[in-house]
Parts: sequence; C-alpha cells; structure tokens
Amino acid sequence: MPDHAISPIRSQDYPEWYQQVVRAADLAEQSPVRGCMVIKPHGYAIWERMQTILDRMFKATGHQNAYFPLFIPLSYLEQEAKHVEGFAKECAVVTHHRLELGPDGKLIPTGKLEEPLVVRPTSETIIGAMYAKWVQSWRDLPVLINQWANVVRWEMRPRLFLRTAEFLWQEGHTAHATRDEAVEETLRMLDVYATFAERDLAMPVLKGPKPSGERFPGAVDTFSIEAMMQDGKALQAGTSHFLGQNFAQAQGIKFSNSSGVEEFCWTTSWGVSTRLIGAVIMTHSDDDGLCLPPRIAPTQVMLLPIHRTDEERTAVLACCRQLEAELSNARFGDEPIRVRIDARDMRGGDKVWQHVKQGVPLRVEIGPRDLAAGAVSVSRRDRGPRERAAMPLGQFVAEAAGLLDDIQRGMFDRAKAFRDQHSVRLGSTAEVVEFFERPAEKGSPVQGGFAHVHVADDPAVTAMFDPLKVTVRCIPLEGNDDPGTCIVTGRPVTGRSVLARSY
RNA sequence: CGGGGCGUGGCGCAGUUUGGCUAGCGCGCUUGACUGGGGGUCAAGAGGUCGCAGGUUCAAGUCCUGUCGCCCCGACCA
Repeated sequence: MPDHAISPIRSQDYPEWYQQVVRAADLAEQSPVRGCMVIKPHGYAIWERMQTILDRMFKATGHQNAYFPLFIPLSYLEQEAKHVEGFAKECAVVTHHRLELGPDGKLIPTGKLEEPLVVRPTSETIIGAMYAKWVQSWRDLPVLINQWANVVRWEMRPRLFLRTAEFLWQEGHTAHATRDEAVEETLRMLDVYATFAERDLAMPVLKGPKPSGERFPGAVDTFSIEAMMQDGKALQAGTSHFLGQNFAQAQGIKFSNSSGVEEFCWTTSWGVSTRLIGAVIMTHSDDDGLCLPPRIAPTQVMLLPIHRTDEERTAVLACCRQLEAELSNARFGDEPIRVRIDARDMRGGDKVWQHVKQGVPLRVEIGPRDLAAGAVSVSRRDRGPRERAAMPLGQFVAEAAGLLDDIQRGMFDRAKAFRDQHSVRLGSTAEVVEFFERPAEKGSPVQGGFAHVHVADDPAVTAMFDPLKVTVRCIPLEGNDDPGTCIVTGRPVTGRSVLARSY
C-alpha cells in the first residue's frame, strides 16, 4: 500500500488532493445538475454541527430566525444602484410558471411571468422590503433576524464546498436606529464568526475591513475573517457588512424617532456558508485525509470491536456498549461526548482506514486482549494512523474529554504556527513580488502566504499586484497599530494590510 | 464566456489515428474457503452498448455535426 491514504499528496497537487479528501471522506459529490453538489450525510452532519453552534451564538446575541422567499422580483434587485452593478450577472432567473406537454412528449415552459423572478443570490432586497413594512417607530428597533437558507449564484467555475452554484448559508439582517448601533452590530457578528472559527473550527483568522474594491455591492463597509489554507492562499471564511442607510433609503425602511422626526434605518447583513467545510478541510487535513476538530466532529469517539468467535463478539460488544454509555455521560465542550460503535461486518483494516479518512478524532479498538487486560487501544487522528496506545478502560473514560480538548488545541496551535510561519512583513513592492513569485520549497504546497504591507486603499495598489494574482484581503483590526507610508502611492496609512492570493 | 484537455461497468484506465466477429484490464462489489488487532490470501461470480442527439456506412466506442457535462488556464467570484 502507498504511504498515504490520499493520492496525490498535498505537495504534489494541492487542488487534486482537496478533491480526493472530499471524496475519501464521503462528504459530497457532483450532482447531475450543473455546478450543484450533493452534500452527503457525513458532510451534512458537519454542517449541522456548525449550524447548531452558530445558531446558539446568534440567539445568545439576541437574534431570532425567520424565513423569507426563495424568489425575488427582478425590480427589487434594481432598487439599490451599487447592488444592481454587483449582482447584474450570475443569477438564475425564473420566467415561466407552467409546463405543458408538447406533441413530441417533451415538456414546454408556458405561462410567461409578467415580472421575472430571480432565485435569491442574497436576500437584502426582499428582507428589506418586509422591514420597510414592519418598522414604523423607534420602538420597533432594532430588528435582529437571521435566516438559514440556500442561495444561488451562477458561478462559472464551481468547486465542491468552495464555490458552487447553489449553497447553504445563514444570512443575518438587522436594522437599527443609529449608525453607532449598526456599526457595533457589524463588529459584534464579525467577532462571533472569529470566535466560532478559532474556538470550534480550530482555524485562526484575521478579521478586518476589506478595501473598497472588495466590498459587498451596496455596503458602506465590508469586514471579513480571512484564514490561511495549507497552500498559503487566503480563504474568506465569513463576512459582516455595514450597509449604512443605502438599502434603507432605496427601500424606504424608515422610523419616527423619539422626537417624532422621520429617519432612515441603519442596516447590516452578515453570513457564513458551507464554504466553511472547505475551509476546515484545507486548514487541517493531511495526506491521510480529513482531520476534524473534535468540536465539530459528528462522531468524536469511534469504538471498533475486534473479535473472531461468537463468544468473543458477545463479550466485546457488551463492553463497547457499556463504554458507549459511560462516554455519553461524560461531557466535552458543554455537550455529551458523541460516540458510536462501528460493528459492521467488514475487514478491520478497511474499517480503520475509513475512519482515518473521515477524520474521526479518536478511534478506540476493543478486542479480547483488551478485555482480558481491562484496557482499550486508543488512536488519535492527529497522530500517525498506525499509532496506538493501550490505556486502562476507566482511565480512558475519565480522560476522553481531555484528549479531545488536547486534539482541538493542538489543531489550532498547528494551524496558527503554520500561518505565522508563512506570514511576513514587507517594505517594498520588489519584496512583495519576490515573496509571491518565489517557487514553493520542495515537499511543500505553499507558494507565498500572507504579506503584511503598508498600502493605501487605491486602484493603483490593486493594479500593481494584479499580475501576481495577489489582492488585499483585509486590514487586520488587531495588532496593527503600525502606521507607515504606502509602498505604491507613498501616502500615509494607519496600519498594514494583508496581501495574499485567495480562493 | 475565451483557450486547452477529457467523457468507455461504482472508481481508474486501454481500445478511437488505419470503422468489422460475444468491448478489455486493474481496483472495488457479491459468494465460498482459508484467515484474523491484517488497507489479508485464494477461488468462483455479477456488473458496461462506450455522455446525449442526429448523421455517414453493409457495419460506429472508433468518422461527421450538434449538444450537455467535467478538469486546467483566463475573465468572473457580492
């Protein structure tokens, strides 16, 4: 057998490695529908974990869930001028509402709609239209609503989880009485995303505003969290937009303030998507496949019974069930430990490797020898696939949560160290060119990384780095009290921006 | 949408240049035996009409036209 479960390995062909990891872990696959993927049970279970945690965080910050239509009248998208520019293309449009049987047995669309309906690429306009009706008084504010939904963006080059024509996400939409309150909300949700990414996904992120060229169409300010993938590229993992009064003015979201004077609301929107699954894959997985942070792993401990005879099977399974019960009573991250017994009748080696490739944090083998010794054999996903440590059964139960915590921390630390190792501070355009053009070192998929550089928010900067396919990802909010002069325009800037290639 | 490549059992491929009998191979799958903390061994099976549509021909996986989809590069990516 090859040295690694995944072929090619990361350093050979990173994009192909990614696809093979997705496949080996049985997360998703292409559907017969152009650009649309099928999220398979294991992939969906990961999304459900993300939903559960995020939903709890949204509720804790005062938000409620609601649901708005999939279809948006074409005229709604025309309301906000900048929004129109950004969304004019890449939308799916419904023009008919009926199918009739043609003479050749084919179905023909008929019943042309008076106004075409656009399948939502995002919901600012339809939600804003409702907010305009709901908000009348300052007493109606703030409106704090989140929607879990699917959206469609007719992307030309889809990639599983990273960019598909249809994807799942959540979109929060809020309306406030004051600018400060809306800005505060924008940053609060950015923090929620950053906390979720770092604590639950074990994925270090930089958070900060995007340059004007990368803003959401119609936004006054767009903030993002940016993570570094194992090939050194940046992935925008979440965005939070301060929309100012742009949408409120376009859609008439108005209220009477406490002095009886009519004012426009200040609105925000923020979202993360199933793209986060792609982010987790590219942050943590190795040449043996998926590696899941315990907090989002659908199964944290997989029990693997080993037996030959029926008597052994009975005894081993009984032990597994008891262990399952005891572990389920233990807690990790405020929840019962998620444990499963894999009692399928198949070859042991295949079974073990399947769980390696699926990223299960802890594998526990229990056989007659362990039974006799009152022990279990424990393997960690963050160690070599063949490593096993014997441990007294009682000790394992007591320490399981600690082991999961250790894996979770270790994954974050490793990802952070990787990002730091591939982050540099540069002081000239020549240095930037050299950094991004330097070929990858042997055995590494990394070309470039994050360059922290003084640049102004200016088209000249964009043009300068365009040939390198490098863009300004964001201007980090934290640890960035470092004024200087733009290396392209010579203008003074208050801090460094992060330059990187991105997904 | 522009340039390039590709579509043959579940997966990976050969066959297409020079059309010709029942379309092959590896892996996987099923069954049995041997095994048994091993991505095991051996044997016997099942499974495809060659992306789709049309055309040329006595004959098409193989030639022609169209179309759909996938991959890479570019543009796009809220």
